Amino acid sequence: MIQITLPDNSVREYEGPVNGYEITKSLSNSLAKEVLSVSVNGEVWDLMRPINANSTVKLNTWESSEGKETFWHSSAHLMAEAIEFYYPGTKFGIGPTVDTGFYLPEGNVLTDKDLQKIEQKMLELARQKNAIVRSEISKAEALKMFAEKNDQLKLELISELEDGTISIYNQGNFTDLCRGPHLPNTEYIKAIKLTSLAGAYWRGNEKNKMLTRVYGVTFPKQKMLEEYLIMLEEAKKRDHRKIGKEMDLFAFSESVGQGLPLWLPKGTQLRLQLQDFLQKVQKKYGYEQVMTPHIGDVKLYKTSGHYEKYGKDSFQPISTPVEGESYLLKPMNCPHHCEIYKIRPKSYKDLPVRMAEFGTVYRYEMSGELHGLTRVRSFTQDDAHIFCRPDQLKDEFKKVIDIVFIIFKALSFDNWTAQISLRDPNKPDKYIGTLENWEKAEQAIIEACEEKGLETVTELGEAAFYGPKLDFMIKDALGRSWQLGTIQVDYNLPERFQLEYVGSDDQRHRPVMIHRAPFGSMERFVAVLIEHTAGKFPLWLTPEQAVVLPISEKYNDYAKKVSDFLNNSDIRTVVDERNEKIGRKIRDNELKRTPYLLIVGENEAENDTISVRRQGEGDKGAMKTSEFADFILKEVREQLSGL
RNA sequence: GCCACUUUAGCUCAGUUGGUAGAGCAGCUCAUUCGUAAUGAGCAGGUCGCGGGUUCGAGUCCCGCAAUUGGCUCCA
Repeated sequence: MIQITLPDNSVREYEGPVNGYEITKSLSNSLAKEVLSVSVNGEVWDLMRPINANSTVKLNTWESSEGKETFWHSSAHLMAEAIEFYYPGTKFGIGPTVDTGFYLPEGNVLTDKDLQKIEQKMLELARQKNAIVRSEISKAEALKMFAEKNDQLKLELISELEDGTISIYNQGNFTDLCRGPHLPNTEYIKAIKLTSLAGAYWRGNEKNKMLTRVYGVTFPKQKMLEEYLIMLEEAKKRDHRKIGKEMDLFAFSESVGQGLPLWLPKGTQLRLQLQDFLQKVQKKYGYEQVMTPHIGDVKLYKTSGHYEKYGKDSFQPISTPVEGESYLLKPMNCPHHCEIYKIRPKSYKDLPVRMAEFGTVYRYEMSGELHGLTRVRSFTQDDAHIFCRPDQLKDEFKKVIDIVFIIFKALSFDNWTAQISLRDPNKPDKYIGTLENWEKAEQAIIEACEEKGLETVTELGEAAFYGPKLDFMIKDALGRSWQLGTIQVDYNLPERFQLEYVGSDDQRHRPVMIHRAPFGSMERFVAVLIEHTAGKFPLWLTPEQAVVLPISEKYNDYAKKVSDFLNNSDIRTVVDERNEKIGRKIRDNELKRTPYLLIVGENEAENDTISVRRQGEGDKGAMKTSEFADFILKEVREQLSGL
């Protein structure tokens, strides 16, 4: 007996052996069109593959990740077939899913114009309804087959496989090595959009040759493609680079340099507001603010170990008129903070010391890596270092997690994920510090997260070179994940800087250090905030909270009076003094995303009132200026209440 | 850094097979002084990313460089 779980989670039984296609066909014709593959005892199989009795079977449709993967995998083969039609002899790498992707070898470089051509060919091939047929051959046969094609990429893959049978798939004139699973035939693929071309290192290794990768998406229905394209358009509208330009928040200048952001007045206002907010939270949690220079003696970074990583092949050290003297633009704030710690001897009663700084750091990122505000060469970390006794570590770590959540709550970030990044045990030379300390640090993070009930994923090999960390990620408008907040445990720097405190036993002990930046960096945080809110920031953050719109120039004086009053009440207000009709002023200021539009004319000037309009919501009626001020201050207070 | 695309007025973009540049918006001036999403008219604005080359002639073709964008690798 075969037990079958339908897409709606109902369960049926079926006599075997039989294949997935026959099962769905017998259930209903409409279902037969929707099921793309089957999961047999947890393994995804082709529909046509015979299933033995005593199996549990799940039917995979487009709605399931297994079904989608099958669909896109076959799409990748279809694309390969189309590419081979135009470029015979093309060697294909692997076609990972998520979106469909393919590699081409060097020398066979495609251009955007090819994409349309290939897309058309794919549709044509799909309509031929070619069956996608699995067959199994021995490893020796497979090696022979791809040696004949002189396909080094595939030979490399095959030689790494275990002996035994190897599956290959054929559709139309195209045959390729593949584990599967695949759709029964190409007809399922109804809508195709090849989106972009990119270079990609073979097997993701920089040392290997660069192949061409084609990105695209396919769908079982034309309408789904249309919806997808609309979604992409919408996402583009939220892009922080576009909104940053529109709202005059930040800019770049070729003359200043790549990856060096210029914060415009409104962007600066926004950033200062965020900094002020975090400072207040940190004060409550016992942090003290410090300030340190943007450069430091190279020796400092040799002590810390940062010179090896950041000094040598990034921004070159700055030389001075004095022979042998050189300074480094600081890539991190920690060494400076360690030196502050050392200024005066510490007692166990002094700990924890929590030292915070909005510290601007410089890192020479590779040019191709730069991206808007999310990846730049000069950025300001909302940095702090906590120096504590080992027995305080876990507690301090948990308090930092609390701060991260205060921030996420204040900005209603609810789509975060948390990742514990540990060292890669197989690459000990990538990290500095003793194994014992690494283990202690990793344990502290894991336990703190457990005790906080935090849902996390754990990644090996993602740790910083000096210690393990807990990272918080947020997705941007286009679904790309960015790392924001980070909390790192470090036994290593205290060792290198020989940090000490005197314990109650009158002995010298080594403190533990926590590096933490809940925003990550001001640049990246603002970028993600822009995409998260589409530029409609919470009122407390908005650079211009209200704009006064005089009906005509006759009321500019009164408008000024209103704006002065509001500014004196700590409400950031400007006046739109242009000689334009009121409809025009409303439109322009709505588009600028100003939260409150205050219209003043004859009525308002006489009664000392303003006519209030909330962005996106329309007319809210008239009120006294002082009433409005109270109303706004209350709204801001509420947004920040409980924080 | 590597692969591919792109780069024309402050912004968004046109510019045919090579014959020395256009629009809308923004800006400025004038008129208008207006009641809840675009008042009208006029003016000005460009080393066509930068540097070479081919040509009688290059925004357009070729080469180099730079920056942007999408990826790879790397990372806050």
